[in-house]
Amino acid sequence: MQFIVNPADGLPIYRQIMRQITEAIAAGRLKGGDQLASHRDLSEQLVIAPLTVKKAYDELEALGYISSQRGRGTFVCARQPRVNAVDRREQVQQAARQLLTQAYLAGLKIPEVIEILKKTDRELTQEERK
Amino acid sequence: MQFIVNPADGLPIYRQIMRQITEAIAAGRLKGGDQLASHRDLSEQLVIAPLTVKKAYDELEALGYISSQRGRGTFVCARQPRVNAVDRREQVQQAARQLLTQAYLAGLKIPEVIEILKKTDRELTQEERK
Amino acid sequence: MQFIVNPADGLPIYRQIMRQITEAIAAGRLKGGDQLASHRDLSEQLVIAPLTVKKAYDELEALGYISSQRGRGTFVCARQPRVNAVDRREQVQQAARQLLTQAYLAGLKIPEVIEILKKTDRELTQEERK
Amino acid sequence: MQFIVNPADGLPIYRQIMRQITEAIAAGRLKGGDQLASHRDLSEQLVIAPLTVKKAYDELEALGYISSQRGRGTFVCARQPRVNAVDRREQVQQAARQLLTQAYLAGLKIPEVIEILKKTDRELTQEERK
DNA sequence: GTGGTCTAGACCACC
DNA sequence: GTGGTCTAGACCACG
Repeated sequence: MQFIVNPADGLPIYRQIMRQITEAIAAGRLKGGDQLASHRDLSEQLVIAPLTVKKAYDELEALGYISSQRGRGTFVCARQPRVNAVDRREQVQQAARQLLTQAYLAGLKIPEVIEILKKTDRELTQEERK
Repeated sequence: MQFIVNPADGLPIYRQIMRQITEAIAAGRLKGGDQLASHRDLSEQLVIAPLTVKKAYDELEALGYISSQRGRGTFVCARQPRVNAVDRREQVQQAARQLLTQAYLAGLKIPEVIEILKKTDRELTQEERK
Repeated sequence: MQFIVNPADGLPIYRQIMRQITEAIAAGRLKGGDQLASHRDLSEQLVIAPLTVKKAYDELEALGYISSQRGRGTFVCARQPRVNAVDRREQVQQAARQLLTQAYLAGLKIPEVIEILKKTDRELTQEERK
Repeated sequence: MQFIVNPADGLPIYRQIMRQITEAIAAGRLKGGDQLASHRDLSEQLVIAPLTVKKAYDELEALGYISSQRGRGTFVCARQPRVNAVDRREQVQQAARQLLTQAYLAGLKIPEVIEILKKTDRELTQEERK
């Protein structure tokens, strides 16, 4: 799997990595049981400190998305974390609000936003898999 | 206008305030010329340090959303700032990606996401104005 | 609150700290809203690296026991984490099994174990509070 | 005797095996002279590397719980190791502290904890022997 | 090889 | 002052 990080992005590097992994899981490009690159390898690829990648992995593990096994590697969990359904819904709502705010500021109307959403969906789910 | 801040939210408090003001402007609940509460009043209302509100106002002023007028108060600008169209588009895209990620993880399909989006739009634009 | 760490204990230092904090919360010596020492101060007290204390705090935060607030400090959460009741029960069971195993190996009988338990309970809850 | 290992448990696999064997000895389900499965058989049964089982057996042998006899197999020792009484007591104390912490966090009071302890004791000592 | 822990610094953002 | 992030090493434990 390919990662891209941008140290000047505002969002901390470890969160950029977390985001890309959760997006890949959500879109089905990463499936339960898939092995991730070791945090050392990935840190070399991205030219950042190993601990930075490790922190991303650690947080994802605490959230239940992935599982590290000493001496073996790090893997995507088969069962995605059971989050309170209400919390989930709340997060979706908030993401919807943010999208709408950005869209309003860009002068877009609802039909255009829906078009962008569909197009983005196609991109996310059709990206080639490793 | 009502504000809600949550010190444990991860997002800095001053950014929570900025977000709520820009959301309100984007949704049309705040219009050019509307007066904002003074940063002292707002800080008392939210039980936070006055400097925190001031920082939010300062940043919004630097971005061109609002304007402070010595001795009179702080007002929403009539002409909202022109942001680079490409940047705007990029932010919309990113918000769309985040919404889709949250939606996938909640097990929602595109049609359901669109429903939520429409409903949220109605909520955002119909909220009563202060 | 006083902490003691032993680098040669086998248990990682950051887990020793986590254990002492959760014990204190469980026993009521730390209550919701109480402020913890800054990770820098505590690291000086214990003569260890600040990151080590920070890791303990980070994990406790991920578990929902404490909450860090930038610029203000770190505080015990008012509402303890809602863990699945079944998981809770399972953890208690496992702790009970471990205690019994240790007790068997020490040649103790159930009545003696219960005595130790009661005595330990008194120690945990009666330790003077800071 | 049945073993269960969980690679994602945090506790290293070889320690999980060690724990189950010492628990069985402590509870009387394994007695001096009983033969253990060969490390090869056990590794096949648990679908783990033979070296992992071997390490568990090696450590138990070093501690004096079991004894490997070239060409014959591995057996539980008749006389269990004499561990420093103070260390033993210390371990019992620590296990008691952990149990109480988990119990407090689960909202249990001492009488309930004692009930669970008694029930667990019956389960541990009454498990059928292979 | 893998992950797990720890150090001793640094700089930034926030209140 | 507080917490948040990052670096560039080190050594250990595990499979």
